[in-house]
Amino acid sequence: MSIYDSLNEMQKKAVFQTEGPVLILAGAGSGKTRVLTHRIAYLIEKCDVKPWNIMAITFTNKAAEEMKNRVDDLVGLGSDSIWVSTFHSSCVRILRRYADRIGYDTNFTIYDADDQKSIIKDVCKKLQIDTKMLKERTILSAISNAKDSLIGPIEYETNAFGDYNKQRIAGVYKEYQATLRKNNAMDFDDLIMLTVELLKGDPEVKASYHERFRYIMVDEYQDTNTAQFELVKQLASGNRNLCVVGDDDQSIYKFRGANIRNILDFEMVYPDACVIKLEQNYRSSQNILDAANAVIRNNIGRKDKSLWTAAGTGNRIHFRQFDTAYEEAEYIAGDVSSKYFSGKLRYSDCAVLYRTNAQSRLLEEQFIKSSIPYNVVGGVNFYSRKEIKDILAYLKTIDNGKDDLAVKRIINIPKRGIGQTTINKVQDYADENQISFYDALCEADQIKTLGKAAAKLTPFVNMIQVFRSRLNVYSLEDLMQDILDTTGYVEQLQADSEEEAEARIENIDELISKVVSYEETHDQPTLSEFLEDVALVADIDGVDPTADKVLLMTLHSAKGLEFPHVYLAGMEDGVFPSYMTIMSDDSTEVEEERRLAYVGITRAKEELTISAAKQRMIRGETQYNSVSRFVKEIPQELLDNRLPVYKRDFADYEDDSRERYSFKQKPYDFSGGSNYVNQRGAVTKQNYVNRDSSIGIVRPKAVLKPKTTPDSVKPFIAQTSAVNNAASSAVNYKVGDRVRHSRFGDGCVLAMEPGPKDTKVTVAFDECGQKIMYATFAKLTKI
DNA sequence: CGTACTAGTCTTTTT
DNA sequence: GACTAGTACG
Repeated sequence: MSIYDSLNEMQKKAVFQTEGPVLILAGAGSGKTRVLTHRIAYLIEKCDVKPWNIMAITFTNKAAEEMKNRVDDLVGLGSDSIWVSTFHSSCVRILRRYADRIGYDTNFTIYDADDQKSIIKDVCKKLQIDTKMLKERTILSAISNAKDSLIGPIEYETNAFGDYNKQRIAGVYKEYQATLRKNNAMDFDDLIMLTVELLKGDPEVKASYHERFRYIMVDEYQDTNTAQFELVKQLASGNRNLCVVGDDDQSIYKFRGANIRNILDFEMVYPDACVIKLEQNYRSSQNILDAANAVIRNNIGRKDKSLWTAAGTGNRIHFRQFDTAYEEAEYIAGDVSSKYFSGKLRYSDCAVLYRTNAQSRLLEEQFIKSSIPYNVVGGVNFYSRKEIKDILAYLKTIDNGKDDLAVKRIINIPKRGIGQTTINKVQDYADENQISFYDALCEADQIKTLGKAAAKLTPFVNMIQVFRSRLNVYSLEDLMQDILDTTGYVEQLQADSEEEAEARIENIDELISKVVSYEETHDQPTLSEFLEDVALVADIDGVDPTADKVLLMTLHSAKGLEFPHVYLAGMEDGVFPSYMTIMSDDSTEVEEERRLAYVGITRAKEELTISAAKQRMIRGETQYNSVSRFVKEIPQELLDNRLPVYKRDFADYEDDSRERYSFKQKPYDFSGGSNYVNQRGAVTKQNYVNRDSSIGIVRPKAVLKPKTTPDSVKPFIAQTSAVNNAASSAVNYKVGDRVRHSRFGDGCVLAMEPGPKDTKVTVAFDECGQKIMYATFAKLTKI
């Protein structure tokens, strides 16, 4: 009995095919991590490959960590020396060693999105580019795309010939890159691009890595971009033992430069590649797989495959459409709660997935109300919080004096009376003398223009120097504590705002415990490495898998995970797929979202609940959406086909409501476009009945509020009455008029119905069909 | 130099 | 609706 006996035939083939290029097309839940870990074990145990000659690349630290642990379980100790890490950390590791060969110091700083934005802003100012005409965001994404495709500033400029906007972006790109180099900093994209540059330009370095990495494996290969592909190609060009694992149906990072052709064309780049398909699914019930297969079948340009399972049919997929997003959230929380208290699940069995981070808010509110423990993955990143960035900027300043951005961030935090004019004068001096901002600070007394402001700078410089000199003497934890004590940062926080301070101090404590845990887990902890760890964490990395909590996250974050109970919330056209996608003339964008839907569906092992709302507030604007086209692509017999639920009491769908309601009315409304029709007849907000006690589950009063208390209705009332007040604003159009909407474009007013809250306006838009909207929110103008 | 208020933008997804 | 950047004033 060996560890390989438990594998199926195709999996075995993938594990035993160790030599040469291998492409494993692994459908969702087909055990690809199992294959990769067993393959590593096989290489070490049976092929006498040294652990340090193996490299495995993943996208997130969490995936890397999981792979390490599972290899550990298989082969025991010795797996430590296998190089398992993410694309970005692999590159940092290489660059920390050799960056001096491409003109950087090896203690370079890594810039995050905020840092990038400030640099772009400065550069635009310098080049006198009007950011109203050419958005920073646009420039940044153009630069990022260029880097993902390995196009440097010079080449970009060449390509921009004849295109005015591109030429201006080329100018910014050039200056941006020069600034980063001056600051001894790299952005995320640089990490990959510059590593490729290093490998291509330095045969010695390349040869040393060929010697080291004899077997290379890449996970989630469908999400690699051109730069990552080139990186892998460079690393593998010595031994050609390259094994990539991926699923073209799960390629969901096109916006980040992922090139689906990397996986589709693998066999062209490596004609001798061995291709293995894994189609047996070990995760989900047949119903769930059937739904996933049916949805993804609508995409063209994919490698044909179909998942199957030996497991049973399972329950039907639950589908609910609600009047409002509020009720949707209420239902999900209620469903989780009732199943929890009837012992059907643990909280950690559940995940709620949605398209955009903003959707988490309503869900959170309901989870809090129902006292359900939950964790939100993503959203506002821990490391992008003000207080955390401040402390990190101190650390960066101490670590890399060339990082002007970090120095400028903290020079007046806490307040030292150093303002913009002083900073500008120092910067001018630095520019004149071709030195860094920090070095200019050190020579403050030389800067004539400063006058008595110079006296304020000296204590700051001295403080940083003291921190630096102590760096070798005490731990990072001591350093961080020292920074807090010396600067009086916490006191300043409290002085600024009493209420906010508490949460911010908690975050700082959290950061301190992260330093402590970093120092505990590393033999030779360094400040640079800590900052790098911090810079390269993904949202999903911070999730504690042992906590019994419901996880709330975007569909993107959910890739690679699985849960017994999955809720797909906000399944509406306009939300998922998003308006941007629907409006786009590029049909591949809808295909990308369809793949995202496929990812979402296939996360579920046992129960899948799909929900939608007719009415939803997005960016302070109420939208009316029909059920997502992706739901319509699921064969209806796979759905439980129940009525949309309008009652606030979840007892209604806990007991056998099918008897009373089933199939007497249309189960849900699939009429496209404007589907906001009040179908429920007599059932209105006023006659919700409290039948709370009718469910036979234990529900402690303190934990669960009755769903029918005026309390739970309040937010809705408050919201609508606010509308009421504003509703009196006159509109200058009438039925038959042509009107213009900021997003939907032009259309013709079909009907206007004065409602109790606000006037409902029905408009037939030329581009996007009929919509019914409230006049106050729609902001329609007559044309 | 620091603060308080206002106007504008944003949101699709992230290492 | 929420957050941010920019501006006016003390």
